Amino acid sequence: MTTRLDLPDACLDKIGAQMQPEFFQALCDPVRIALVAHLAASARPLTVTEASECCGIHFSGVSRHLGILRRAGVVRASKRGREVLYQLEVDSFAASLRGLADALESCWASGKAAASPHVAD
Amino acid sequence: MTTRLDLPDACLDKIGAQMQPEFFQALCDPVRIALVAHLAASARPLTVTEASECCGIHFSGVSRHLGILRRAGVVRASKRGREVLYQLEVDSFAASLRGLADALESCWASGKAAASPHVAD
DNA sequence: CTAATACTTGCATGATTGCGCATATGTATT
DNA sequence: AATACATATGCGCAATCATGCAAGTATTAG
Repeated sequence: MTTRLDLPDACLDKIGAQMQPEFFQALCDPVRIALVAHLAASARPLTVTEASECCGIHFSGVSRHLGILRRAGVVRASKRGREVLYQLEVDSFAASLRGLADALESCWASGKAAASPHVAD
Repeated sequence: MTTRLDLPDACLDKIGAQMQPEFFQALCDPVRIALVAHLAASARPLTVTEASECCGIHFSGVSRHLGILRRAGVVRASKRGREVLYQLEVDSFAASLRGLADALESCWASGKAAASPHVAD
């Protein structure tokens, strides 16, 4: 913890590193949220076809959604024969969420401290 | 419609409670992410005009974005005269992020335990 | 009172996105 | 070899969204 004055720029960098638009954009669709929930609740990796059964849309769309989640680092894909197994990247996903929470609180705390070290007004 | 897998619904409920589409949809726009970052880095609540200066878009658009964030519970608005001060709901925001991380890991762990009583991770 | 400031919102438009279908690629089966 | 299966992707369409402008609301100043 730095006791000297922290400029907002440092906070912006810290938060910006945790708030990549690609990450949140991958989670802004209800179908993708449902997919993430199901992958998290599933004991085993799911194929595209299996994942499609719980979303109510065509499997081609599910394939796209899973691709978006994969490129965002939310899920991992592994081929098994002609199937593709998708599983949640739980560790990195949870770490990203907690890292953002930490960054937000850290910046918030430093901002408050800088605003009133010894209140003048 | 939603064919149920042999999974505990508790996990889906738990995750579903933490992954409200409204929450992530509020964060899927780069401008809103920048606003959140700026609000977090700011020591003080920001007016719409102040927030507009760091986003490169018209203040009417910023007003809309802040409204979306407010309705999603990410920021709080308070009137001061003819200005509206926006500040980040840091506590609930961070709690949501950590709550989701906990729910994901909890479901993941229970799924793993159900799948293989002899954990082989 | 009128005028100015700060913000919100209705509207039109351009851009993005999700969707299903058809097709392509790769794999397994016969 | 051919055929069936699982997934990915190009295409077109419809719906959603972000943006700027203009008009409206609310508060303050004169």
